[in-house]
Amino acid sequence: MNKHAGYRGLERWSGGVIKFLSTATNKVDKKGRVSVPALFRSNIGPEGFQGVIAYKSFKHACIEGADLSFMEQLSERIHGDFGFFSDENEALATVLLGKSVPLSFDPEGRIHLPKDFMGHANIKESATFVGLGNKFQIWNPKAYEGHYEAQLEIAKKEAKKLGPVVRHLSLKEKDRG
Amino acid sequence: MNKHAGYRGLERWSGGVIKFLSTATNKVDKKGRVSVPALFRSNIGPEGFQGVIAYKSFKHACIEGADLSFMEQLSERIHGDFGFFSDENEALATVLLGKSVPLSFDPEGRIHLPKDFMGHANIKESATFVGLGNKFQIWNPKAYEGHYEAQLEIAKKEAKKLGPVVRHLSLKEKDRG
DNA sequence: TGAAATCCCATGATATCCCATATAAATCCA
DNA sequence: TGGATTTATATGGGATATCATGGGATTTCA
Repeated sequence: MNKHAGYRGLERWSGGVIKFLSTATNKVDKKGRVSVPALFRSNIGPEGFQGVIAYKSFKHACIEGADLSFMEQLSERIHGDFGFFSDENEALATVLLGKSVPLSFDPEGRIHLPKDFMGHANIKESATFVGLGNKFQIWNPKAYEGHYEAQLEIAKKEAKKLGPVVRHLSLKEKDRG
Repeated sequence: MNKHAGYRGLERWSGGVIKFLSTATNKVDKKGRVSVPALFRSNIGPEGFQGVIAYKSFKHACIEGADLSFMEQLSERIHGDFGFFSDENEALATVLLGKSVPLSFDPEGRIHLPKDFMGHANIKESATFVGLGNKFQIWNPKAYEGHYEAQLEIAKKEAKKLGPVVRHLSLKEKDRG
């Protein structure tokens, strides 16, 4: 791909909060490198950090990622809501910032996954990227299948509680793509 | 590493509030030297003091460190026209400024830990660096494990008070370590 | 002048760069 | 319109650079 990984070729298609959309599975090579889908890279502008901030999900066996601005928002929020030296401030920073790692793009748009991250998500030779709007997840492809099914069941139940607009999305029917 | 320790090789990846991110454990040699993670050094620019400002934590058995701008910020808040700080914070900041020590990088990007600092943090043959945004901590690796668990419990409680941005990180529940 | 701090060089592991290529997608153009 | 050409993406691998580390030599300074 282009030298300026992350902002050439594909246009930035969203200026808003939705930066990461769609699902894609890419190979992880022997060196631990994996291409970040071009669609994801396209919404990380040329200004600022060329890469993503990642951390091990607190809830699932997957890696989560976001762009730097997301983490900056988070950081400002933490520092703003609590005192400079408060216990709460420190605890949140320890858990959220201490466990996050910046992963920069190589010239081809790949990132290098730390070994412990791969272990946490049980990622071996390939990885599934799932866009969730302002963040995304990286899964073992097989594990993601099961996760998706579970999420779908939850979504179906929730959809019933909501109005016709959401029901119209036909979550009850097969909607796999 | 390069002669200009702290600003070559790695790009400065954040111009914002997040200077210190992620966790890393490095060895402390017989001379009391330890490498500051390259990631931390990368956000301490080539201008100004090439090193970190450190002090013994008042709360924990660890060393805390930051860059010069952080200490300047503290100083401004104490002596500036604006009453940013509470009385408690002002007292704390004043003491910190008095007790702080500049630790400069050697050509390889290491700092030399003063003996009393190592004693305070019970650091022997290795040290864990934890990035907290605008400052970082240096721990005995084993002691840090326990500390982290305690911080996680606090963070879970506090995350509820914050907005969706933080809640989205799903700190409240977890079905995995 | 001796202990401690710093410089300087060496090294292995690893991360990153740089180039090559297969495939798919988009574009051109006769 | 349909085949040829270009463009972009994802991928692989050799070459290179960086990082963390160790230790001898030199400097600092109390």
